[in-house]
Order: sequence, then C-alpha cells, then structure tokens
Amino acid sequence: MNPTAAALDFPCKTCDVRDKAICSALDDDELRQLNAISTAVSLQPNQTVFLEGDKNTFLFNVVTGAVRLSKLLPDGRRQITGFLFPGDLLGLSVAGEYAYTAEAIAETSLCRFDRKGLADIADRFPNLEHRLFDLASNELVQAQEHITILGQMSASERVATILLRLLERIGERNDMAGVIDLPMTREDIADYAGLTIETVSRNFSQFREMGILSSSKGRHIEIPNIEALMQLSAD
Amino acid sequence: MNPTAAALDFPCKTCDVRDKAICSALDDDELRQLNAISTAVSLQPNQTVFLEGDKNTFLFNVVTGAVRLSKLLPDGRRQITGFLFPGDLLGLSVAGEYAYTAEAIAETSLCRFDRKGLADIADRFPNLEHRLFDLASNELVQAQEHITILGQMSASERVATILLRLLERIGERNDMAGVIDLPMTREDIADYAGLTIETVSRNFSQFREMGILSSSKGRHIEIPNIEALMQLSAD
DNA sequence: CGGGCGCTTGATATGACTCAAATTACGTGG
DNA sequence: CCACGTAATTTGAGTCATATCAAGCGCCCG
Repeated sequence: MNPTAAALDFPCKTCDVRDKAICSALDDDELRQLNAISTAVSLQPNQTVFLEGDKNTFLFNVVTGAVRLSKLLPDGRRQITGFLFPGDLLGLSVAGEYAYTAEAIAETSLCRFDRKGLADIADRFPNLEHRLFDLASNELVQAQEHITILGQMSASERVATILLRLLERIGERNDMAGVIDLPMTREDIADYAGLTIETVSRNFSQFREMGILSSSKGRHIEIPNIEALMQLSAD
Repeated sequence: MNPTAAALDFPCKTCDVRDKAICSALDDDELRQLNAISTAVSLQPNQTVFLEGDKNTFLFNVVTGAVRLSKLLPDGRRQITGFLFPGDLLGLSVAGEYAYTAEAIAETSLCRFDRKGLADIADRFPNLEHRLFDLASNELVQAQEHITILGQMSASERVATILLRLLERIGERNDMAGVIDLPMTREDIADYAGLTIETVSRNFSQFREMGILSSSKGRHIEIPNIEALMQLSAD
C-alpha cells in the first residue's frame, strides 16, 4: 500500500498473502531466497494453470482470485475436487505428474515456484518443508470432509454445507448474517457437490422460499440467519 | 526371517515394511534414531487406534493387518475415508487433533512414533521430512480419486472401482485373473462407497451373475477376468 | 446343536436425474 | 444507451436408480 525502500527490496514483502501459505513459515532472509525462484502469473477466467497428467514442474500460491481443481472420467464426467482462494497452495502431486487439472475461475494471480529450486531451499530450511507438510495435511483433512459430504449427505445438506464453507472462506460475516459473492457457476458447484445443475438450483430456490437465503439472485448470496443454514447442513 | 547379529541390532532392520512408508527414506543410522522413538502396537479387530478429536500425539506406520479411517456425522451416519494396509502412514492431522477415527479391521500391528520426537529428527534429516511430505501428497491424491468415485460414479461403477483398487493393494494377481480376501465387511465397503449394504451386496451378486466374479461367496473374491471388471469401472 | 451376525434377496418408496422449455443476466456492437 | 445474442439459471414433468423396509439364509463360534 505504502511502499518503503525496504519493502521495495523484493516483491514478496508486500504480497497480500505474505503471512499465509508457503511464505508464512519464513523470515525475511528465507523469503528473499524463495523470491529468487518465484514468478508472478496472471490468468483470465477459465484459463488453465496446468492439466492432469502434466509434468509437475511447479508449485503455486494463489495470491488473488479463485481456482478450481478437477478430474475427468474418460467419458467426460467431471468432478471438482476443490476450490482454491488466496493463500492456498496449488500443485501437490505424486510420481512427477499433477493428478488433477487446475483452472482459474475468476481473474487470478498466482505465485509460481520452481519445484526443484524449492526442494533445494527446503533442504536448508526445515521450516519450509514443515510448512509444506502442514499444508498438505490440511488439504488432506479438507478432502476427507469433502468425501463425507459426497458419501453421506442429501442434496440439500450438501448445498447448505458447501455454502457455509464458502462463507467462511470468501464471504463476509456480520453477526448472524452473511454475504457471499460466488466466483463459480452453478455447474461448478454441481460438479463439486456431485449433483446436477438443476438440483443445485432447485435447492437454492427452496432455501430462498424457506427464508434461509434472502431473495438473492444468481451468484450474489445473502444469508440472513447463518444458524438456520447450519441446521440444514448436518454437521 | 533369518536374523543375524547385525539385524538384531535394532528391530526396524528386519521389519516387513522397512522399505516402505516413513522408513524407506532412511539409511541405517537415521533408522536407528527413528527406532529410538518408536513403539510396536498390537490391535485386535475393531479396536480403536485413536478417535476423531483426540490430541494427535503420535504418527503410525501400519506393519501388518488393516485399518479403517472414518468420520461420523452428528446423527450417526458414518463415512469411511480410507482403508490402510501394511506400509501406509496413519495419523496425519491439523490443528493438533486427529480429524478422523482409526480402527483396526483385522488383527493389526502398528509402529507408533512420537510426533514431537519425529519432528526433532526431521529437522536434522531433510530426507525424512521430504518423505512425510510425499506420503501426505500421495494420500491427498488418493483422497481426490475417492472424491471422484463418490461424486460421479454409479453404484456398480463404485463397486467395480473399489474392488480393483483393493486387488492392487491386497489381492493376488495372476495374468488375467485375481483373488482378494477382503478384511472388511459389506457395511465397511458400503460406508466407504457411500452406498447401503444392500446395494453393495446386490452389485456383488450381479457381478457374479455376469461372470465378472466367479461364484465367490462372502469375503473371498475371485475375479476370472480383470479386464471385464475394468470395463465396468468407468476409469 | 443353537444363537447371532453377516450377507443376500425381494417389494416398495422416494430423492435426484433427465429431458424440455422459459426466464434472467451478461457482454458486445451498433 | 439500447438491442441483440448467448450463456447461465430457474422451473416443470416424468423416469429411474438407489434407499428403505422386511424376510430369509448360511456360516461361524460357543
């Protein structure tokens, strides 16, 4: 916002996600080295970050915007395995290949790290490797919650639960009420929830009729009573 | 099998999973230090390793047997998020608590590591921390495949896919044919697949009628033609 | 030999999907 | 700024896959 000479030193220092994601584990010296192997990347909506099966050369931090992760079945069915927002880590993989496709949902900026260079730095700074392990563990926990949503919940419970998680992550909360401006389409939500577009839409409509959502249209969501939504969410 | 004086040095050296899981990253010297903070644990079927919400004091390696990971919804619905077998890592978590319950399915032996001690060792050996990161990444990839199964596949596709994964992990494969002796009940499979016991059972029966499974009963599964099962699995 | 648990099978109910169409929001060019 | 065309969302009617409810079977263990 108000760059000083010190801040201009290297760009990470004024980064919005400086205290999140990978970078939060590091002191200024470490950050300077990380900065040396990082590149800023800008993406428009629906642009691809990488494809499932690509060689995993890079790790990314989401700085602004939103990203969707997805896997395709051979016949074209798509499962969205996650939505990522500022501060999230992107690009975990095994066996040298990304296991999913990553695409920008909105206008998005990423910080890109060379994987090899990152490994070199990590060898010198246990903090960094620790942080990567924590981030991976965290993603695993989220994935298991997603599994539980898909395996056990009804359509309305899924929609309610997903709205609550999006509220926490990208919404504004005021006491009992909340607002979310969704960056993703109903189709994205459907493919995340394991439902059809129609079922998602019908549940939004029903929530409106019930007064759980105030008559918000499209991607602007207003939640007058968060408690009521939580009661529908089954956990 | 045939212990020498050197092997008797410390127990890890003759461990069945010496070259898997955490231990595979380590040389003898590192392994010796790891050994110092590890304890063997034996469990009978249905005994609890830890509960969701417990303080995450330990990490475990599965040495023999099988473990199921599960999460409960407040009303009692259960989602099994994974089955673990020899070599698998157990106990990843965030925020100091296990995010799921772990229970032995069969007679099981585990190797238990003090988390704090492990962190100390990891600070000195980047190899180990690297390995933990890889294992966590690997579990994340598996979780995402599970998400795709639950979100997109029909009941028969789920059952076929799950059988194929179990075949890879704990089955015997001979050319086209395969055999699996399942350690888990139909209920476990149902809770893993996001289906009911009845639906899982009906699909087993249908696969038998179709000749995809040879008339195997109960938990002994014979697959005369693995290709045919793969065609039903949708990926 | 008996009891119980796990598994299978059958009949019916229902929640979500499919197919179809109308409505609304959005970006573009006039 | 408005008109148009397209994409996104909503709504409706009917179907189907899987859940639910209900028995019956078989196998293991005491």
